[in-house]
Amino acid sequence: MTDFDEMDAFEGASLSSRAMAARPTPYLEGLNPAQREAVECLEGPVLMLAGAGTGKTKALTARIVHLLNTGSARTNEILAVTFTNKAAREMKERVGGMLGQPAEGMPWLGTFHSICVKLLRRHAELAGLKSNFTILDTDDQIRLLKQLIKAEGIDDKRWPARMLANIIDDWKNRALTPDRLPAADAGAYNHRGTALYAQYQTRLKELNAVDFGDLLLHMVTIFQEHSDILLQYQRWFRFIMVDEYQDTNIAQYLWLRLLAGGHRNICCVGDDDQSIYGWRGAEVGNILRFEKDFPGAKVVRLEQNYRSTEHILAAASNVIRGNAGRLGKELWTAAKGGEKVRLIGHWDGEEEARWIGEEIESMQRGTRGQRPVDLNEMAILVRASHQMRAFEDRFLTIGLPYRVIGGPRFYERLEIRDAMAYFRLVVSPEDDLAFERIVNTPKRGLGDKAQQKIQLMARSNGISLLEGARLAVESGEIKGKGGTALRQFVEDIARWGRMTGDADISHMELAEIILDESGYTTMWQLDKNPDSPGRLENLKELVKALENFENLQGFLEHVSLVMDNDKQDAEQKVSIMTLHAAKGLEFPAVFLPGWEDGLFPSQRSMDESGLKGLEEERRLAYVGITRAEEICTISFAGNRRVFGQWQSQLPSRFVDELPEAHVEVLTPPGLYGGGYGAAAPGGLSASSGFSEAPVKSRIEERMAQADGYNSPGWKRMQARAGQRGLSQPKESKNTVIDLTATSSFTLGERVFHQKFGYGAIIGIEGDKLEVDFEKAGAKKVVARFVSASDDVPF
DNA sequence: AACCCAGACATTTTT
DNA sequence: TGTCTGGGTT
Repeated sequence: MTDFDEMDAFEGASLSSRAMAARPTPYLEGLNPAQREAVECLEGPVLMLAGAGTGKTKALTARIVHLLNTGSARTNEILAVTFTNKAAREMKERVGGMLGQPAEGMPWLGTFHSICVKLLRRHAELAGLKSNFTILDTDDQIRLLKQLIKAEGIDDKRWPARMLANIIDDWKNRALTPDRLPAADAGAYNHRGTALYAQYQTRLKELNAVDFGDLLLHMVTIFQEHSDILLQYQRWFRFIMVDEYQDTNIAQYLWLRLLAGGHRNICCVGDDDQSIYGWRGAEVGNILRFEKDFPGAKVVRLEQNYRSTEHILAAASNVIRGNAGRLGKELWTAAKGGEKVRLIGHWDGEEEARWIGEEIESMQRGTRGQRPVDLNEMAILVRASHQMRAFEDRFLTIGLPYRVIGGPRFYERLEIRDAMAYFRLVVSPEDDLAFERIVNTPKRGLGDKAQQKIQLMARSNGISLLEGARLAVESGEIKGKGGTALRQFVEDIARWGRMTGDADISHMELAEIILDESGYTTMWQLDKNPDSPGRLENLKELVKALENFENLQGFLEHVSLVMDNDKQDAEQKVSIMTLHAAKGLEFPAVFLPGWEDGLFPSQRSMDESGLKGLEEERRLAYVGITRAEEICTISFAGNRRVFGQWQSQLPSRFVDELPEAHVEVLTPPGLYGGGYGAAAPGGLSASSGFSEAPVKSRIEERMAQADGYNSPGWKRMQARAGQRGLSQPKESKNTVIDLTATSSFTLGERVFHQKFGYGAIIGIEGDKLEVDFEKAGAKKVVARFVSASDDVPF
């Protein structure tokens, strides 16, 4: 078949193309027809719609190799953009592997940001910068904005710097320079946003610095204003490839469109159903609009999934179906069978954590009759990081090894940023932000007063803060203890600066000297906080990371963009992470806890972005489910402590969107006084449910519709699970529920709730009651979680 | 300059 | 309920 296709292609082809096509193409073997189509279509715009687990990276890398192999492009003529360093690294490795060559031959394969840094250093002067500009991170950005806000006399209590930073980021994501802001944005930040943005940009130029957003924005501006330069790159980058296109923001989109403007050889890969970064400026619209932006584009859908069971795919598909305006894809798998998606409701968040812990242990042992699953093969994916705590607490007490993925990045840690500020100041003495950060760290007895003197000295003489400090000491402006320390500091910086040119001292040695002699290491050694040893460890790691660079300068240029800390440890551990962090990963067994309305979908998301927000949450659900290969377990709790207050929770609307035929409802162990293995054979099915109250059912259905629920089936099934539990001896102490009372509650009746205590019923809506609790006030609760007050189970 | 306490607050975070 | 921040105190 393959041979025939190739022979066929030879007919009428030129000699040269025949000769090229005759080169071996092993990378095409093992591609399915859709993948192959996307790989072989080299010219013109291509949109590769790659669903979860459909071999996207494989196709993408094969396409690069194919470009090279057919002689269509040389390695340095291909622009391949990703969002993360990890993705870039992976792709480099795979391309290198396929070519059987070192991967370094792809100089323009990298993240949007790292590629833009490279370009911007070449053309820095066009943005009013020097080519050795520094890249500020969020922390620097905020500190800078705070200064500006203070200078404007704005109350940063009411108008926090953080807020302004977000507004400016948003503008930059939309490729808006201060002079191009639309009138509609004039009211931002109490009508001062526009002016402050302009000031901020001016200040950045003075500091010879850019923030993350500037990297893209400056390049877009340069391309727009200098057609000669744009043309040069349009010719140079003969083929463009983009990963995760659904996550591009407007600036990135414009950047790509400008670069692809000539030849239109652009291949964008993405999945509109996995767009989960809208809140960060990503525009799903970019991918939805692709065919309009690039008329005649070839659209290839990768829909064959190699990751998950049919049940898992069916569940994911059914959930995502609730979103409007999709490009449309349906995942399928050739593999049949497997376990259904498992659904379970719990009394509260702690029980949920307890159950998942036990479940993990029994899966690990293979007690459930399936193959034993390694801890490394299991993950818990939560909506918000605060949900992790319950699991960490639980796993610590039962001694279950876990790792938390995500969290603060290595280079965002205080001690790393301090150390880097020292390096920065040594390498570039005019780096005022670095100076401010460390001039009194460790404590040198320089308070606000002294620092203001330095500022004044620097400003009035038009010199850097470091020079200003020198002057302030020499002129006797700053005296005493602080003065002596400051003199030492200024001299040290200069001395270390000279050492950068010393061939006898490696940059790693120099780094150690700086950290030791400045007293920075000592500061942490003397600190008796329990986390100080860890910080010292991190500093050691930082010095070790210098190995990979030629000098301090080279390190600093890249560190803010490429330092990630996924230090892979060999131990077997369960992974805990957010759904966002899980994108792109896969695990044989996945737990998705906390599927409760308000938590997931997040209330805030819905409040702030309405239907758009809800749809993004739904995509998040889709991402979560499709991470699972074999076993996917979704759970929710009826009660949860939120900010220290007990709250009664309703199952997520996404639970109702799961397809019944592909889901098995488990029963909480507490309700049976044993493991879920005691559940009735065949489980509990919706069709068998709720025979006792048809009238109530109809009411419930109406209520549900008014609430925007598609089908109340799942909640009924849950209710039944509780009901069955009741028929068992009341031996479990915290999950005794008087469900028989559900339909018999009356207005005004006194009831008891495990977490809220006593209260009177002030409203009844189907299985939901509104109760005015004596202690906790008025709450809506599910009827099965309260009992008549004279029936308190203690 | 270091410490302490009250009050605000509390998603997701590729670079 | 815990964490962080900023203002006030020593």
